[in-house]
Amino acid sequence: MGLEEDVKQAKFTNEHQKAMVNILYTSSWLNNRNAAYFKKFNISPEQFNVLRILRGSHPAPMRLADVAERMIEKNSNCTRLVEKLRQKELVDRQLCESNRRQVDISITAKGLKILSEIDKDYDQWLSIQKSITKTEAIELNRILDKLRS
Amino acid sequence: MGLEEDVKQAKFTNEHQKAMVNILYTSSWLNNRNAAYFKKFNISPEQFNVLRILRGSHPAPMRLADVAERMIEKNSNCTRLVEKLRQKELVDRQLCESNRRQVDISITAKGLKILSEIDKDYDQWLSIQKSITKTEAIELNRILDKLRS
DNA sequence: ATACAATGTTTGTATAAACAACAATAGTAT
DNA sequence: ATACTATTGTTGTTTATACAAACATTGTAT
Repeated sequence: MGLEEDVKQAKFTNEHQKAMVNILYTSSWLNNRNAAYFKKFNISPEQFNVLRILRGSHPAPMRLADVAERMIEKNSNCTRLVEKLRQKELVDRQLCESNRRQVDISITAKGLKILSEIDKDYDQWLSIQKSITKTEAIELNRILDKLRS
Repeated sequence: MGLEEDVKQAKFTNEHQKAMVNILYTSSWLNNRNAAYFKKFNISPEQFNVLRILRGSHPAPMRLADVAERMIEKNSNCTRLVEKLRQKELVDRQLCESNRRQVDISITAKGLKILSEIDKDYDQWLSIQKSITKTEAIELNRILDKLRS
């Protein structure tokens, strides 16, 4: 009775329709929770995601286009998002000498520090950890991957 | 290998983390597809959702607050979204006589017509229908509901 | 009646997303 | 060299979202 209650709907016409609404609704729910959590660090969920992406490459910098490719929200504006992070001194922008079209982005020590602070309690905080089993997480990933294929 | 490819990431630290990113990513993917589909009708995905909500109540009108309660994006501004629909003459706004604080919203004939046009090929269009089985849809719904509980 | 709290909706403002057009550099073919 | 095309990022503009404050109306307690 979960989703029906959350969107106050008695019934869905079929399970596929319900699944679509369920994904969209759960995503919005998750995003709102994440936004509330990250607020004390003064970053947005996608900014957190970009910082993690850059940490994955650290100490090597990444091109802006490569960052964009790994983002969750493919249509969001990577230039401006990275600029926000730069203003907070969480990332560094460097014009590339060998190819002057490209801009190299890397995470700063300050950026790494924020991530490690978040790491400390983020996993525990994330309700998803407690609410579903590992087996269910695996099954969820399998179905979502299949859905998009 | 689905999500790892989509966000160009080699591995996730654990299945729960991956599941979270997977939900967010799949939702964004779905939303972009829906937005592209609804574009020819000049409405957004959440506007479509609100029209369906109002059709569910039709011919009885709904209070603005009741519409907001059923929306997927709980934080979005219902007043302004409904106003957009009113400008397109897809819904009707009526000040309630018995309780002059409240505004009654109902779907118009034009709104119903658009929905029926969408109905015609939306189900067929929705990739989710073809890509996962009914059993998988049911399992997906179960896990997502559990996740939020 | 009067004041106070609750309900239902709107509005202001700051921030972000969507989409397209633009600009600069690099690579390639003639 | 010149023109053409592809690559890589930026900027402008419109629209949507997030959050809080405001507003009008109704209900309730004294």
